[in-house]
Amino acid sequence: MLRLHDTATGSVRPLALRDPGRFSMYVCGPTVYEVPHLGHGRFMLVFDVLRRYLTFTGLDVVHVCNVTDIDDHIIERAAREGRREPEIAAEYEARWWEAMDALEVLRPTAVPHATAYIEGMVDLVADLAARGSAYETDDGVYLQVDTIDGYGLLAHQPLESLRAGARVESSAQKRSPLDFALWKKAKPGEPTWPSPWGEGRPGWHTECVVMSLSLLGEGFDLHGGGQDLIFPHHENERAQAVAVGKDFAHHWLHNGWVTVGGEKMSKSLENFTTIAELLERGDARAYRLLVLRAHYSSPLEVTPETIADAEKALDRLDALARRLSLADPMDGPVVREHSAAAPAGVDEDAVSRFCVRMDDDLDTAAAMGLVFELVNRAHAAADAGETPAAQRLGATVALLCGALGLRLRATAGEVDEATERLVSERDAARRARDFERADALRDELVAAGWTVEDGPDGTIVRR
RNA sequence: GGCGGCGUGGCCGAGUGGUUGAGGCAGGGGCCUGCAAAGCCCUUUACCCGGGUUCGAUUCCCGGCGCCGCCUCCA
Repeated sequence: MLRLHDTATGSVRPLALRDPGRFSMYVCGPTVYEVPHLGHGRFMLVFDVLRRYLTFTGLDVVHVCNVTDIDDHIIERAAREGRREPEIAAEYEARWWEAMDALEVLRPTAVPHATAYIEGMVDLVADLAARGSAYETDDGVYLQVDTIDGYGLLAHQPLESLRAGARVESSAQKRSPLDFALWKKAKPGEPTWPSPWGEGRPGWHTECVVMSLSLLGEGFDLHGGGQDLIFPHHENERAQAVAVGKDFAHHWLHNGWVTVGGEKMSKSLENFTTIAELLERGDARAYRLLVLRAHYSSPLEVTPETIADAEKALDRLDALARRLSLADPMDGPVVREHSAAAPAGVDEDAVSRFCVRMDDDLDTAAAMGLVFELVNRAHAAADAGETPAAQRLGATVALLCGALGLRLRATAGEVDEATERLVSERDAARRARDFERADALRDELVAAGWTVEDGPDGTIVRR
């Protein structure tokens, strides 16, 4: 069974499933007003890997990831560009999924949008007010955090310390700087929805409470996101659930930052690289591999150097796939139970060692270490002429890469006719032992950007 | 100020109370190859500092130093 760090308890503990065989998780998704950067890519990859791994172990995974399609940033951008908010949201959501598709992040099983749940949010806020946990001011409705049992649980700080450190200016009518907006009363020109407190829109922290409980029900298994969501976002979500007496997430999981020069990559620091920029330069799989080679909770330094490093490592996997003609593990569903039926069979011992590592708080870095160990053994077996053993190890590599969402490329890619001709010409020259001619042809191919490999079955070119 | 994280070889990055501390990249030597490429074999380099606990600590505890983060929108 998978053991995972739980932010609520600060310890690694077994992931307990509410429903046997079924895993439910809610991951806080994007506010769609800007293109996604590598930090977003990381958290989506981390939870994608969690999902894939649990699927691999035979669980049914329900993965909800919301889209915040109304908030201050969207309104601001719409105003600046003289456009309507839904148009902004739709545009950036499209670009979000485009990037995630390119990273081969599986589409979540449900993608609720905040604006589709306004009524539920109004009901929740009314409920909170009726219970005396919320109060109305001139500009909105606020949750009074000192009415919440255990406020500060996720932040691991008592209410007093949080209050002492609060940097936010307390508005005149807020009873505490930590009280947060559940409902914001309409300002001129903003999109609004009706409510008992007049026209307005919901505060950010409310949507996830309503959407997670609506789609997953009480006591769902896991709630996740980046570490910067721990406080105040997740703390405030939890506060609302506690106030209305709902059993909320049973496990909280947060991933570490992408860093640049040791600093957090973020929109506000403007030190971000977009996913689109990454994809222009290189293989999307290299980023997944880079993410996999670090523990999800650690900061991850992303630079052209670390990406190039990952691309080299990827070459090593692809080289094995080419040598053994491994099937791309991403072509079909990758479920452990099916593995025994794989044509060449797999090394069950390696698979269980892999699972031990993954079950230990999703230690993908150690798991990848094992995969590369298998790559080495597969090559060594092939060198020794032990074909069945090599195939078996290769099939295991493919299976495990598939469990992590890492595609293998056994083919060299499209080779055009002119190149094809040069290759066969060179083969002919080599057969005739005309090496001068063969080398000249290779130079020509290399100049065109090809890598030339003379194998036992003839020459392969690849880019 | 409060709270939390991190500090491992040239780089990235796991892990562990103990004879031989993953893995990738990079470097060196060799094998294979017509020469390469790919691959294989061998190999160089590390646990921030100071105490403590221990037969023994990189791993546990305490104290430093350094870096980063959260406490405000933020994955």
